[in-house]
Amino acid sequence: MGKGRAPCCDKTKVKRGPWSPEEDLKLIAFIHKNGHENWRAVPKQAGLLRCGKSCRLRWINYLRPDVKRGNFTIQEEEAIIKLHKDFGNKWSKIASYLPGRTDNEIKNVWNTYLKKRLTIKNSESSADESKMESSITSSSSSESFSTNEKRSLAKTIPNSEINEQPLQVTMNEKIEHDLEKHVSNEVITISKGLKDSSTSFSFVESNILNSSHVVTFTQEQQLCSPLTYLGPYDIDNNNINNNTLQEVDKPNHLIEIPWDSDEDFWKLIDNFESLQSSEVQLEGVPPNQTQNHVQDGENMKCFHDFDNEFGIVGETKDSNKDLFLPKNYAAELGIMDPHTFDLDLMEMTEPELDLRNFQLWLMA
DNA sequence: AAACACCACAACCGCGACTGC
DNA sequence: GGCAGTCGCGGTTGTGGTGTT
Repeated sequence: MGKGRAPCCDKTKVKRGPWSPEEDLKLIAFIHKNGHENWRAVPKQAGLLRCGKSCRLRWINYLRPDVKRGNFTIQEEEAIIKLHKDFGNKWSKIASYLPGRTDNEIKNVWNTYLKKRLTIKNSESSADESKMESSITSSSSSESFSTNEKRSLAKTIPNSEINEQPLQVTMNEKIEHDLEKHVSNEVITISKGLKDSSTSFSFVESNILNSSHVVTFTQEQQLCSPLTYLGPYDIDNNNINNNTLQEVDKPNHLIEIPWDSDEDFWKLIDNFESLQSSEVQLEGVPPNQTQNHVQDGENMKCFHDFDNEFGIVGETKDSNKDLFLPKNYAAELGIMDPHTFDLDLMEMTEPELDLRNFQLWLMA
């Protein structure tokens, strides 16, 4: 009696909640050096006051170099809908078809709006049917959603749907405006792809929208799109049409960066490690502002080195490169500096694309 | 401007699966 | 086969951000 499952760790002795940039760096540095054969041992050996599970989750969902960040593309969303239809809530399975996306991320996207999108679409379909039958012209189905829900739905309704059924959703002006912006963005994306159709990749989807449409990608888009991993693992378009997806020699890691692919990068990691070695400061609020400023300065230098290493295009306008760090991170440190920049606005040159993911933990 | 409501997403939790002894 | 340790998955929660009233 009283013999429940043993907890994975002593919860009174581990830090919980959001990860700090320092913790992230420690974890990255440790895994770089030692790998992660034993997650339970990782936090202890890395000097982290975290549960091994937490480390694993952080690594897999956020710090891994091959994790793709940013908004899901229409194609990804549609792929998720399609895959969910096939596999149900098998998020890891679905994630395996979307290189760079994690099961957690996909699950979140599904729960936040894809599910609603399907619901509204289904209710619209049934509403349309009943309209046809009884010509009742009361409220549209979208009115059962809150304003915020409408907002989020408007944000995510693909232009193909809008084009097909432009009058089905009653929206206020704001939503219409959002929608227009969204649509125009998509048009740009797609038309850009059409320019270079010789090397385009087609994603044909027929079941979800009840009509086929082809979206093409430029080479650059192919590099970025998780659906365009071109190798032994790909989505079989024929099978998509047949409502089945085939898994072909799925690799463990996609677009994986070899640990030793960039010595300079890892030197920086090591530098950070040594920089950290004299202090362990994990418990949230900085205890000593003076020391912190020194530490922040060093960290900033370190981050700046990272930025350079990652090849961000668009050098700081200020000669003081130590002030060159992501806006979000600056905000986190409480630094209001006019020379900080928003990584979202930075352009990456093609060769650096696969390093992009490393930047993102700086934005955590 | 403040309070409230809601969304998005990171992180946590518990359980089943897997593996080695 | 049984057990313990670990991993991985899916459901759920917590929280910061943002829009609305």
